[in-house]
Amino acid sequence: MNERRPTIPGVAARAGVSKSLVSLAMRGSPKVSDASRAAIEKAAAELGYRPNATARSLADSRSRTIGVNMAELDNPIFPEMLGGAHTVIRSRNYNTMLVSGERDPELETMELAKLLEFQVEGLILISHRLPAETVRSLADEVPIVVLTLKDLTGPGIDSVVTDDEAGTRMAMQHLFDLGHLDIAHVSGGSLEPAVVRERLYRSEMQAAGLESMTRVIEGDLTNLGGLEAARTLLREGEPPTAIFASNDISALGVMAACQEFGLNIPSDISIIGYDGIAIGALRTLSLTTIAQPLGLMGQVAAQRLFDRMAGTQIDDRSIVLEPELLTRGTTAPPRV
Amino acid sequence: MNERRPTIPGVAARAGVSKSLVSLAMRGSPKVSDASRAAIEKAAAELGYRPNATARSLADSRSRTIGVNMAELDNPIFPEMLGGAHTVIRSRNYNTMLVSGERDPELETMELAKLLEFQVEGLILISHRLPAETVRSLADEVPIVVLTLKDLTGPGIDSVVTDDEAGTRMAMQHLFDLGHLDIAHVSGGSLEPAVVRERLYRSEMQAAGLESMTRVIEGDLTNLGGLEAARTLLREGEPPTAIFASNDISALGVMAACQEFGLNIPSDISIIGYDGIAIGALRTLSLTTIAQPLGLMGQVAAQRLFDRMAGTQIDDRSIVLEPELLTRGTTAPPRV
DNA sequence: CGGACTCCTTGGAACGCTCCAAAATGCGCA
DNA sequence: TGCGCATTTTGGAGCGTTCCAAGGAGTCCG
Repeated sequence: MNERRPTIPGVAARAGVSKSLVSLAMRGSPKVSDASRAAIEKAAAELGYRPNATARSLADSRSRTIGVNMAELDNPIFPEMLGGAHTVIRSRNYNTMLVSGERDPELETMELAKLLEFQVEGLILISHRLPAETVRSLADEVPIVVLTLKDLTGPGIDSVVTDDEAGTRMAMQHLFDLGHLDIAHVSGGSLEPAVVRERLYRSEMQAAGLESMTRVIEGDLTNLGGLEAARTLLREGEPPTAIFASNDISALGVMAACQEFGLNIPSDISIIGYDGIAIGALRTLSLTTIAQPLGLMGQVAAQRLFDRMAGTQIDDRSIVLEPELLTRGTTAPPRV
Repeated sequence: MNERRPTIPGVAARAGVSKSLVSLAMRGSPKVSDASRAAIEKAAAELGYRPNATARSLADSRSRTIGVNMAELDNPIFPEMLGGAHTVIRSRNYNTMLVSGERDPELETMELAKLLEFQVEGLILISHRLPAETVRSLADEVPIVVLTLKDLTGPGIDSVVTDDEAGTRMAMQHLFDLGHLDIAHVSGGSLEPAVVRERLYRSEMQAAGLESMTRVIEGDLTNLGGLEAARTLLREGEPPTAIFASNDISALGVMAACQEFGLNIPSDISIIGYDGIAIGALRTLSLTTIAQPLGLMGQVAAQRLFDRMAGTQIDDRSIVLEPELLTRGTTAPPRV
């Protein structure tokens, strides 16, 4: 297709200057005379010169690239966080190299290794499950920021999370405020964020003196998982007046199950999710939820990473953002 | 943080062989004796050697990287296609470099340029709008596959699309089969796929002798656009018995508007979308739609790109996949 | 008119790897 | 023992940049 691409020596020859000067000019150094600069720009344009970022990376050992790992595509929180991170990365004139381990820890490890081979200057990991040992072992080669997992710590690892305890309390408080007592929880199994939410659901119920009404049905943070869990729950007999689902995507499954059982939302049953995914706002769904500032989390993660890379010796830190209650259409006072 | 990373000469010294041999061994060449290989692997492991992909790219002028441009995050079709492409790219042992122009053609052009500087070996463009001139001018530096835009052609540019004409016919036929006559269309403005769909809506109406009932309200392929368009339509007076929306995400807006106006879906009004986004399948929404095989499109695009890169001189081609009607819960016969 | 500056410009050495032609080694067999 | 051949191994050049120490060309001033 294409011959050999023009290079700096080529431009230099054409402009009648040295390669060093062309290099300087290309980087916009102020110490190139106007005359030379003009000649160089002209020559470059005529040749269709395009700098070779690979060679540059090698020469100055800076790849200007951030590696991002994004786990699963079936929960929109991940792309939303990616979007936030991506924006910041771009604005710093860095590039984003994207990998995905597709839930397989071994594959994940390999993919992360590939990122390091590409000399990424930092790593942002967006996932609910990660091979902890791998991550820790990479951390002394390159700074790492982990999103949503507070427990994955280690030297050189920062994390950005939201305050799940506070968020869960807000969810429960919202339901209590509406007058709900019989509140069930569709959990998310053993994944970190889900565990916290379940624990707080339990303690809030207890604190409200509702220990006896505590009901947890295990889900898995997926839509189908939520659907199945809610079906199980509703088959059992008397439905609760409200369900707190561990995340939005499963809350949508819960909604579907309720509809299947002829329950009207929110007049027969209230549902509250967690995450604040964009589609929850669709008027058709109008899901009440505890919103995490997903895009912002991505941004903060990227910013933190650049701070690290800037070199100032900083402590490992877990940055905690505040969740927010979005009262929409799926919650209401219980039927009296 | 880290000292200087170990390099091939380092490993060579430690293993007591030449750097060339280490290079061979690292690439698994068969012509390295077992003894040497063992020594080298041992030395590499002890040093924690990690190959430098940047240097390798420069040396053999193959970046093993595909550039992907993804426009917007607010329509899930894009991430879904990305997922498909990504899978194939990874399975070929290539990497994915992701950029986004955020709807700004100028920015987009710059981002694409950056990809080329990184010596990507191919480009996959996922967007409904692209700076056509830029794309064409890049096409002689690197093979390009464009997703969803058939009109963006040029030497070196392939495209992967679905047969929108057939798809639209299927949508209309489905509504006709159910007995609908009064069918309105929420269009998608001037973006390419939308234009085709609108044109076929019109011609199908005409072919069915329903020219007089043809009603097009302009949307913009967004959720809000669909919502507004449907509101306008419903304010006008007698609602149609069915609405064909130019894409799913706007169809969801249309659904919301219908609910606002107290119309029951599908008993009062049927709604059909286009795209087949994953969330449309959520039981809560259950949107009838014409599905494009989104993930597959991404895969096919990537495969096509690799075919191109393999060098065999191939003609530019527009690969057309078939859409499929997914009959779900938002369409039913009109009220009599 | 010479030196001290400032401003531009330059060649050569790196960056860490692959590629290549050629050298070393080992082996079988006459 | 020596030759030819296959198998391993090797040093050097090159990929396209950047970095650096040092070299020219003006310019200003005493």
